[in-house]
Amino acid sequence: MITIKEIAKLANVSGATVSRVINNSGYVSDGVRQKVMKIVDENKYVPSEHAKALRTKHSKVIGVILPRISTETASRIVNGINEVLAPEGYQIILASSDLELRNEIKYLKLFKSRQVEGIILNATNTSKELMEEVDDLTIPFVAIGQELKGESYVSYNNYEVAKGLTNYLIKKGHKKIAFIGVDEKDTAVGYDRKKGYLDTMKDHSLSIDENWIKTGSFAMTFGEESMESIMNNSLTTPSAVFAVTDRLAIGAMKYLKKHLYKIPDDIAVVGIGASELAEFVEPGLTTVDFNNEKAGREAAQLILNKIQDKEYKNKEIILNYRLIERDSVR
Amino acid sequence: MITIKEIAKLANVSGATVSRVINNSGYVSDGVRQKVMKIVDENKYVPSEHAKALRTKHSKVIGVILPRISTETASRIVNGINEVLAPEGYQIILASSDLELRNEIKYLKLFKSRQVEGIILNATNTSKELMEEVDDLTIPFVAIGQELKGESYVSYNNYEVAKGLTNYLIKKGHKKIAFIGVDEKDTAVGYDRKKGYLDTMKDHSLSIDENWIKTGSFAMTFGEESMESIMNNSLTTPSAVFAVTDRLAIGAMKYLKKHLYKIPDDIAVVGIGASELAEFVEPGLTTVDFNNEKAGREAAQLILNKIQDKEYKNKEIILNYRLIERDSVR
DNA sequence: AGTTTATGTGTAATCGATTCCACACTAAAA
DNA sequence: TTTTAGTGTGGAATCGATTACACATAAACT
Repeated sequence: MITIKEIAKLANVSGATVSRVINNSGYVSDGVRQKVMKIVDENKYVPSEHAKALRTKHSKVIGVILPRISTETASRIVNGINEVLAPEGYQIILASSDLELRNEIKYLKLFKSRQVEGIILNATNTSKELMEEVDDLTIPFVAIGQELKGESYVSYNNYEVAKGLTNYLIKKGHKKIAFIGVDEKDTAVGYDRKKGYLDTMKDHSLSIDENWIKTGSFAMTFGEESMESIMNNSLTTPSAVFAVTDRLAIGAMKYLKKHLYKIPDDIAVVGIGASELAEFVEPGLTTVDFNNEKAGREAAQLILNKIQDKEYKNKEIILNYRLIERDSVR
Repeated sequence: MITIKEIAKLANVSGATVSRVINNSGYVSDGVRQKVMKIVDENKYVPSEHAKALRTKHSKVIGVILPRISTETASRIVNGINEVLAPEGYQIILASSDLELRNEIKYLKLFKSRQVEGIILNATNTSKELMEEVDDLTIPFVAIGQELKGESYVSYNNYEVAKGLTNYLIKKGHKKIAFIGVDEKDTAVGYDRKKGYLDTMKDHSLSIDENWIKTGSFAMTFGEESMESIMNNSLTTPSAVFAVTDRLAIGAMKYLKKHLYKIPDDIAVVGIGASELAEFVEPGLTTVDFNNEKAGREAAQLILNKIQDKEYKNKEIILNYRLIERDSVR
């Protein structure tokens, strides 16, 4: 790897001058500039980002922590982030927390040591440990997907969406609505969505069979198992199921179809997320679109603002949503 | 950001000693070790990776260049890469080439300047410009998805798969087989798969209507448009379509279903890639699984080998494939 | 006893850039 | 003619770690 010093020697100038040439800063005569450029090109010199970052504190890197790498939501978010960061010359360094709190914290620390200029966390919880770690971060930080009070975040109106979707089912004539959710430690997806469902049922004085409510993992198979359990163990079988994600909903549909229930006639299904699968599964799944790309873009923009303006105050962005009506509800 | 020097001062020792403590290297007495650790913890000191990398040349970062971030293939590959890299303490820095050669080259250079320890390129072509750039890279390099001769790569047996799939259709009684492909600059997906189809048709002395062959983009809409054009402009309508990716195949199915053709009775469809969509679309799409995760894992392992052993010779890995028979062919 | 050997710690050089400062020169303004 | 301002360049400090080397002390051998 050729260094600035060697380039300087080859061009018979000082390192300072070479630096001025490649950064287009300060005064450099045209002759010298040309000569240096030539040598830079000939030797395919590229300055060391580490040396640069050490000196300037600008690494042009943003750390992104995801719960899992290989999910539709994650890749949409990263895509959105990249869309605004790439044109600004920033790069993304990835980490996957595998849904473990201690990994979220571990990578927060690691990113700090890498001197990333900003951190975007696709959070899965709002635990105290996490908040503490985030609070004494001096690097610009933005969370996606959870409302981390006191920090900047981009999230969705999970409670309202759940209410809306439940209301939608009720308006369609359903009274017996089952629920497939996830662990409530995930405040946004687990707790808020469940509360939206519960509150709405209560608002309409609709009773809930205790076997109608399942909470577990994000796996499609969990949707399937839950549906099975609901159909087999409930005192009265529900006429609709509200699943907290599309995958869960599709898992439920899988079970229902296998056992020859007619969707939406025997039982209606709704999900959340507007995954591509939801569009192609049969019948098409009624769901709500959260626009994950936009969440990524907004988060990236927030980070950028914070980097450029150290005084930039925390901002909370709640993205709106869009109901996509298809054929899994009638 | 607290530095090693400040920790040293607080602990009344030299920076060298602090370094020894945090790296567990050299001799340090127990008392001093304890004292330093305490101060490190209290001040939440994390060493600067830039300073470290500048000195040691080890950044513990691998650069990954993808054609697009938000595709199922890409995220599976990244996932595979991460699976083997993360336990080794490596992180992934991402770049998206947006299918543009000049971006592939741009990021190759950028990664060089970032002193990443290795580069994995999910290539979209085998052009001379790219090869040249790759050839004079001194950093460990592995390509995924294209056979970059002279370099290490992990790829799929595209030609054989295309032959196999075409043969499969023929064996099922099809003689009139249309083809939806992509630009042949993409050697692996564009050229090789098309050649496999063409050669097999020839082997069986089956003639091809010139309107049966379409090549264009990877977009699902292109599959749809192609199918439309095939059905409307061919002299004799085909009884089967071989699409070079699942998305293209599903696009074709979309058109067919909209126009009430029966799949597989009126027309059979096959794709490649084993996307999740292919499983849930109706009828289920017959396709072949390339195991992208494994490709990612293998590539990461190759990079690791190259990093650990500078003499490690280039290796070419061709992953095998698995036919998944579903209901889009009878 | 004298001599190794193991243990413990500090000094200073180093990695490869950026940038402040000093200095030199030229040209225009006073 | 002297000032002043604008150009152009180099020297050297600096960023924050690691590590070779020197040196000191204590323990273990002859």
